[in-house]
Order: sequence, then structure tokens, then C-alpha cells
Amino acid sequence: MNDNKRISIKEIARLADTSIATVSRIINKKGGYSKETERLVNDIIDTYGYVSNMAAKSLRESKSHTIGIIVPDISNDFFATIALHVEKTLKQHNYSCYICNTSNDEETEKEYFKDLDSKLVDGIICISGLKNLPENISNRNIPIVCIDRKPANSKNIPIVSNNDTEASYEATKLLIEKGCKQIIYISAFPLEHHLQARRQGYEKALLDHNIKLDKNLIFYLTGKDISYVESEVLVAEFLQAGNTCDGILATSDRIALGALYALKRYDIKIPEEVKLIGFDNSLYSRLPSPSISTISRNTVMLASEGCRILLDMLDGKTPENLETIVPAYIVERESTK
Amino acid sequence: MNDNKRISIKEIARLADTSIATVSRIINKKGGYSKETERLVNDIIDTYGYVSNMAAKSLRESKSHTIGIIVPDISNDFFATIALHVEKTLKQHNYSCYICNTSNDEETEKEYFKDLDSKLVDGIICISGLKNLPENISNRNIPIVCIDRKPANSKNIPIVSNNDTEASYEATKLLIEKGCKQIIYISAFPLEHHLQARRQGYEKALLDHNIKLDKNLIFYLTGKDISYVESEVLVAEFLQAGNTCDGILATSDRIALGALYALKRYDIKIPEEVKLIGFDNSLYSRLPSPSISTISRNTVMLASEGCRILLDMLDGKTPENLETIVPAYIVERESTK
DNA sequence: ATGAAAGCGCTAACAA
DNA sequence: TTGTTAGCGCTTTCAT
Repeated sequence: MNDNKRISIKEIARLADTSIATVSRIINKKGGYSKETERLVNDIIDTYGYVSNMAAKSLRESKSHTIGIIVPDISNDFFATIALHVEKTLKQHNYSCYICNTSNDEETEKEYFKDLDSKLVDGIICISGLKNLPENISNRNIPIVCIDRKPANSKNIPIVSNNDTEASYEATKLLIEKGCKQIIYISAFPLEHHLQARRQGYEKALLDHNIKLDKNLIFYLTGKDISYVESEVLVAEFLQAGNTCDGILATSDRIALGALYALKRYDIKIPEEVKLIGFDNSLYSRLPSPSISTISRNTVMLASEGCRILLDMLDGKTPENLETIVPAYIVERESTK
Repeated sequence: MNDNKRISIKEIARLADTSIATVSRIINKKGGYSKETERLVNDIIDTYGYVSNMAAKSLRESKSHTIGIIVPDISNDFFATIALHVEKTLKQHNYSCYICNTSNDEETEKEYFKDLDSKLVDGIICISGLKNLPENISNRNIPIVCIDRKPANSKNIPIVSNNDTEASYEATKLLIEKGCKQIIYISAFPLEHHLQARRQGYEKALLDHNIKLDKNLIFYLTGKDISYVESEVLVAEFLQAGNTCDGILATSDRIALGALYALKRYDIKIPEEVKLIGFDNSLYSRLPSPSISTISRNTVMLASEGCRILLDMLDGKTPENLETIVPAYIVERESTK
């Protein structure tokens, strides 16, 4: 078959001396043809290496058997793991995936939504960075499931996320129980709902343990630099100014890592003098010495729950719950031991 | 526009009281229409949130403005970085990307090739795990560029890879110059060409420095477990048996990390007693303490060279070089200092 | 069990 | 500058 041209069902029909309708039926196993023609047609398909033309199929059916996955940053372990798991799961249900990397850029994300719309994707799994989803996509009635982050105008869109408030509460509590009294809180700028939830958990834990909230211990990154760089600078400046602390809660492992670097730079012993805990259970917490305690977000479950809901919606079902909570849990490592 | 139905150019034409041909021309900026109709049509497009139907466009044009990216494992930092960079680069040239994660599974990879063919992708960037590319795809005359790994039957397919032999040579030389005489070599099972190249570089460096090759110092992983686990076990057993070494060259950072863990377990000082170097310049070498010296593969350049060549091919040019070598270079860290 | 034909939305060749 | 029309490959309805 050294022919580089794609063969069509029309051609197959001609070769099998039958009609394109029959060929189509055979390819899609719809029944209504003889064993004999079936064998003949399948033989031709094999010999000529026929591959269906998805564009034509999609045009005709107004669907693409494809799902779009929107991720902020595929080179981030956390998102990559989710994307990977989503892809694998959906593949088992005969969907392929467009992975769209927004680089946390709002304009890019909007473009991708349009792109996915244009490509007739059957559904979207979305870890969005947008405050609001684009109007047109939300009006298109295309099934969307959000993971981790929830755009404000997504009232009817199911979301799968963690019990962030509680997880953050537990992390703070762990530090307190290990004797910490001055606990720094470092977070990315809390545009997103889940970051606000974490702050609440932190505050509640302090309150419940009679520790007065000290606003001077709360820091937000600007996002102008890589998070661990910003975090390192911030903690270093804090220490340089003669301030003290005995615990640090960071809302990501990368932020925690920056803190770790700063503490090391000032020869502060971890966990003896300062205890440290992050979020995400990524390589950033697993690999450093001392290894950093962290909150596992349970990426596999975030992904599989998201898929389950999306697949239900693709089947025409209405999701019973708009909010699905995946339990995050503490992974204790050297930095709090 | 609370209508969830997609509007077509036919509908636009009706609303603008013109023909679909004119609308098509305006959308694609082909010229041959008045300023006035242009404005009118664009207004309608905006108000109705028109989005083109890619399936129809692809069917008509026999191309999809989409590139397929085949990767073995998107949750691996090294591949993810390449995929990300490829996606960003191609996006600037108005191509979107299918990222296909093969999980190092041959069957999956073959399926994906078929899938990409079916989706009429205009080109493929391929970090393949296959010994041979599928027949049908190589006969389809669709532009393919391989990165890092080269299937055997890809005679006419351009490949972008590193100068692995030299890089490995330099790494070994570095260890030797720092005084190492018993250098362990640990590699994944060398099905792939670039792993054989690295072994050659290692051997040549030993030879050039009058160190006799000791086959007992050469180890291959089976691939039955995660590489750093296998590597840790392997080095631990080596030490347990009372053997000694003063340097380790690992063909990936993950393998190097396993070695690091084993050495630490036996309280062997790095770099004082044993020096260690890996490959990839990933988080696995950057984050641990001591940090691990490594060979940077120059992922950004691997990706951008791959894109450059593919874009040329998409323009109908024949690539001038079938082999493009991207220089890998040593990143020295604590483990060899 | 099979076939003829319509039509999905689009581009491009041709006509006006 | 604009419009008419064929046809890309496919599924599906309606005949037979």
C-alpha cells in the first residue's frame, strides 16, 4: 500500500462492489449486512489501511469524540498528573483529549475556549484561571466540569475540589500541636476561591487554639516572579529584619520550598526551630532535605471524579451534585517531625 | 445571544443579506469585498458569537491546523517541558496541538498514530518509544519530526537529539578529573539509540584516561519498577556486598537520585567519598541535598529546533539536515564539587 | 440485506 | 465586488 492518499468509504464501496451506506454500517457495526459483505469490506479496510476521516464524521455528527482539558501549566507536576489521569480515563471511554495549556494567561484561556468550541469538543474538563468563563461557551450547552478552581459565573457547572478549609485547618493544627505559636502564612494572591478557603482554615485553627491572629505573619505573593523565588526573598527579608517565627504554612509546596531555602540560609534548624508545611504533595516537597510535610490534594481522585461526572453528563444525565469534595490529607515528613 | 445553537456562515449571509462566499472571504480576510459589507458581517459575527466549524473547514481543506505531539509520559518533567514549549511555539504559528501520552506503551502509541491520521493532523512531533513507526503513517506523507529518540524505520524523518556520546564523555571525564577511578555506570535498558551512545561516551572517557573498563561496575535497570527505586536497591546491594566505588554516572536524574538515597543510607559522604552525576537537569537533580550534578539536555532548544524543522516542512520545504544535534552541557552542583 | 440521496458547514472555482 | 455551485467524507432516512 505505497499510496500516500487516504482511501474513503466511497472507494471501499467501489472495490467491494457495494454501496457506501453498507460500508458505513459495517465500519460502525450497526448491523444489517451479510457476513459475507462484512468480511469482504473488512479485508479491503485492512489491505488498504483505511482510516476514517474524523473531520467528515464530526461534521456529520456535530460531535468530535474529543474532550478539551484546560490546564494552567502542564509543566507543573500537580496539573500534569491530573491531565494525565484524565486523558487515560477518557481514553478508556473512547474519547481523545485536547490538552490546552493556558500558562495562566487569561487571553490564552479565552482563545482556547473558542478553539475548543470551534473543534466541536463534546465536553471540557477545566482547571481554569478565569474569573468568569467566556459567555459564548457557557451558552453553548456543552458539558463542562471544573476541577480545583471555580469561576464565578459557573453557577450550574459541577466542580470537583478539595476540602481546603479543613485541610488548612488540620495543617495549622498540626503545627500548633507540635508547639508552634508564631505561624507565618504565605499564599499566592488569593483571587481563587480555594485560597480564601485555606486562609479561613488557618484563622479558625488559630482561634480554636487561642492564638491571636497576627496580620504581620500573613504574606501574599505578587505573582511577579516564580513562587519559590518570591517566597525565599520574602522570608529572608522577614528574618533579616529581626522578626521571628516557629512555624510556616505555605499554600503550595513551591512556596514552602522558598521558605525552606531562606531558613537554611539563616541557619535556622528545621524542624527544631521552625516547622514547615506546604500544599500539593509534589516533588517540591518530597525531594528536598529536610523533606517538607504537605497536604496531598489527591490528584488521582480529583481527576477520576471529574471524569466520572463529565462522562455522566455526556450520557445526558444531570449531575446530582454540583460540588464534589475530594478529601485532602496530611503527608507528614521531616519538616514537622 | 442566549441561543445555544452554533450559527453558520449561511445564517450570517442571510442576516447580512449577502452570500456565503462573501462571508467566507471576509472571515478569512481574502479580500474582494467592500468595507461596508465587511463591517456589517463582522458586526453580526460579534453579536452572535460566531465560531467557525473546524470540522467542516478541515474536511474541505483536508487539513486541520493541528499538530500531534507524541510523548511517553507527560508527568515527567523532561517531556512535559518539551511538550509545553512545542505547544507554545506552534500556537504562535496558529497551530493547535494534540498532546498524546503513550505511557510508554507500544499499542497506545500505535493507536495514537492512527488517531492523529484520522484527525487529519498537519504534522507530528514525536518522542517515540516505538522501534518502528507504523507503516501507514509513514506512507501518508505527513510531516514528522522526531525528538530525542529515533525509530529504526525513520530513515527520511528528521531527528533532533543531543550529542549524547560527547555529553556522557564529558560527564565521565569530569568525575575522573576530580579523582574518581571506580565509576559505576547505571542506565535504563538501552533499547534506545541515545542510551547506547551514552555508554560509548563513558567507555571512551575511561579508555582515554587509562582506566580499565570494569564490567562489574555497569548496571542496567530492568524497568520493572520506578527507576529511582530500582537504582536505590541496586546501589544498596552493591554496597552491602562490600564493593566500593568513588563515582557514579547515571543516565537519568531519577536513577541518580536512587543512587543518592542508597549512598546516604550507608552514610557515604557525597561528594567527598563518592561523586555523582545524572542526566536531564530535572527537579530530581535540582532539589535534593546534596544537589546532583547533571547533564542538561537543553529541552527548550530540542523543542524549538523540532518546531522550526516541522514548520519548514509544513511550508513544503525539504529539511536540509536529517540530524540536528542540540548541545547538552554539564550543570555542576554539589554532588561533584 | 442493500442502495440512493440529502445534507452537515465550509472553501474555491467560476460566472456575472 | 458579489453570487452560485460543486464537493470534501460521512451518517442516516427512506426506499426497495
